[in-house]
Amino acid sequence: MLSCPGSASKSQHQAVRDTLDVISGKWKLVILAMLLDRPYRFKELSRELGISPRVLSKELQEMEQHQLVRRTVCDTRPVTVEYASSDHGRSLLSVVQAMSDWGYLHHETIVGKKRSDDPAAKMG
Amino acid sequence: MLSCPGSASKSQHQAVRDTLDVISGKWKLVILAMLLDRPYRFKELSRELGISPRVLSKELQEMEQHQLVRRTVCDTRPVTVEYASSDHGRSLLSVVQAMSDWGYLHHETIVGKKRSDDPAAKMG
DNA sequence: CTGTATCCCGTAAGATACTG
DNA sequence: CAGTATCTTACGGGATACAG
Repeated sequence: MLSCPGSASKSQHQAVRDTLDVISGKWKLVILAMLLDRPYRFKELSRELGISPRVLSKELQEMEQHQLVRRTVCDTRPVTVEYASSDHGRSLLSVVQAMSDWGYLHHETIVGKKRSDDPAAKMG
Repeated sequence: MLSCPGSASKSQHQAVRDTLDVISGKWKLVILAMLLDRPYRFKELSRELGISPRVLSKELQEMEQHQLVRRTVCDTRPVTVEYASSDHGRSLLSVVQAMSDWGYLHHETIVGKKRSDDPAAKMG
């Protein structure tokens, strides 16, 4: 899986593309990040993320197709539906984790750079 | 950074969103995956990925803005330009790696599932 | 070769209203 | 509450021709 410089890249960037196809869009990974924490109901996700029902529905359906989430109808009144991460969805944890970590790092890096670059940071 | 269930999620999904903003689109991560292997010239990337100059240019500019790549004009004739990953870009390695790994896994999982589902897989 | 300018299209995604 | 229908807009992204 390694060593030979340049040879792994071909299939590697293909694998990256495959993954990107599955988690495309602004929302899927964010939704998954939440479901990795605990199950959520439709409305909960909608409110928590500020995402319209139409879009949320579509995202969840695509994620179901790709077997990232499981949809469970609860026999309550009125009926509620619970979405939870599947095992396959959990296998994306490393990706979510990496992206979440990097999100923080990026923030730090950019803010840090700005501070030491910005003359105004010298106060005054 | 952990333990308390449900409390980390709020900022975590925000971090994921931040990252998604930076690496949005079909191409940035794929380009970066290549540059993590070695530097490439504009045309090389264009050909290797089958991406039109207009789009490639835009992607690279955005990546420069976010300090993921460095652009170097080579004093050749005719002039060539080399794109390389920056340190900050390299900090995305874990993300690229995770996504590349998952790309393979997803393939296996889907194909595997299909096999054990498929009655024909019982073969004779 | 490295880009930019133009043109064009599909779709991602938001707002809102409505149904079961 | 869960989700769909409809409408609308913005933008991603492809093709091509052209410029430096």
